[in-house]
Amino acid sequence: MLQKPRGTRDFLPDEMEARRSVEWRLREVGRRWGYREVCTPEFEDLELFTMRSGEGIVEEMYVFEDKGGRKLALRPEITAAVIRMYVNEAKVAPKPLRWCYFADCFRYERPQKGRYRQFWQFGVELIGADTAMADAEVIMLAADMLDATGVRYELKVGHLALMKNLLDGLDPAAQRKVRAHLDKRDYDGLNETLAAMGKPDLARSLVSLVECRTLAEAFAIAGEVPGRARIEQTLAALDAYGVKYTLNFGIARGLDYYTGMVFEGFADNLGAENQILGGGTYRLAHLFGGDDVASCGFAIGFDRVMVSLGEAQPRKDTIVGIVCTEEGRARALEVSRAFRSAGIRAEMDLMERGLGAQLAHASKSAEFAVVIGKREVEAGTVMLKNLKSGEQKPLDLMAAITEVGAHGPR
RNA sequence: GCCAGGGUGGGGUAGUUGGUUAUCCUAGAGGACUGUGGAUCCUCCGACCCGGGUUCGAAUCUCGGCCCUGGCCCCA
Repeated sequence: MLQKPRGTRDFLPDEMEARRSVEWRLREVGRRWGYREVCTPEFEDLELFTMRSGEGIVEEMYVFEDKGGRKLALRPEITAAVIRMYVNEAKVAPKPLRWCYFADCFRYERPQKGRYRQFWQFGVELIGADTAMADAEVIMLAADMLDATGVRYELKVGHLALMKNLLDGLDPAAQRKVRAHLDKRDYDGLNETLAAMGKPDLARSLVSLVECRTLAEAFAIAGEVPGRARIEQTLAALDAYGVKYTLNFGIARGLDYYTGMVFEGFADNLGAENQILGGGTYRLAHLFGGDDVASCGFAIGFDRVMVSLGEAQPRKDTIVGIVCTEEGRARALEVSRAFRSAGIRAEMDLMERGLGAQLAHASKSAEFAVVIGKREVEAGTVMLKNLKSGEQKPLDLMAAITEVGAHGPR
């Protein structure tokens, strides 16, 4: 039997309904903040992604050549494409731009819990605002969105300026190595590396910085940094809005293009792959031929959120089974149209079953049956049967629709 | 790329000192029951991941591959 490609998934209706429900909650939060949805191509020039993330990522991407010999890649993330789109289409739009997106991405990696080769991200990008309030808005929005999904999570907020200040004396390669140690909390490795570089004191400062949880301590360790006022304003805004977060100056986000504020969200109940959100302020537009505009954004790992939420009961529609005899079929079609026009899910028999079998089938999923046979056609009524209680009564069509409508979703 | 465990009808399973027609539950279809369902009974449908090897004979032993689950590495 043909199998689906490794790391991909099929979604049956129950799961799709659960996913769509969460997806729309995220969109709705975005809408309330003024973030409008955009969409970019599923594949792009390979160069778009290597420019952002380096040649190394080619190994982790689905790369292919089209019939014109163009080197293309399925998008491994969305931010680069959105900024490319901004440069191509919206450079002169009034700032700030508030955009969001929900899209699938592809990475050629070993699948594990919460990690798939096709996965979905819900993200936002705030383009053209370079202020403390812009930084704060994106973090507040991130918290609102995670709250809306219902996941239990921890939000960590940091800023790259402090660590950069401490690492100032090291060359870029050494900085990268040190950050890797810190990211993994590999303090033994850190001590070793820095001792070899002749800077054992630096290791102690870095560890205290990563471990400290207040701004005052952090500045005491890292010294004065130019953006101090902005950091303080940003955090004050978060506090005023009631965002629950912890400070963490160890967040490195593994990237060189982040410029200031960075933040990450972690689900409480996931295993090794528990990061469900990541973002920060960055500058990318100049790479794609635009102005050096400041941006800030984040992406939510939608699939991990769904794993974290677990098997939630999807809200089910009220279903009406339209049950009819041969003589009642024409009338049943009219009746089913009337129910559907009223927004109610109505299903008719397609199996040429008898009345009893139709009812048996309806009772497996539906709350109501509407029975239409010769008698109902002649009387101009419908027989509305409540399949849970077994009660039934003849009603005129409008009364039946009203009664079912009043029942509401299960 | 690495490590561990696993793969039997759509879902869940029994069966492995190699031996006839592969067990049971559930789901699905039909019937007992042609104007009223859920119970019960009966019938039907439907599986040994793929390939090589050992053997008279492989779901069972063996090798390779694929896939799944969790972890490592990586994580834009």
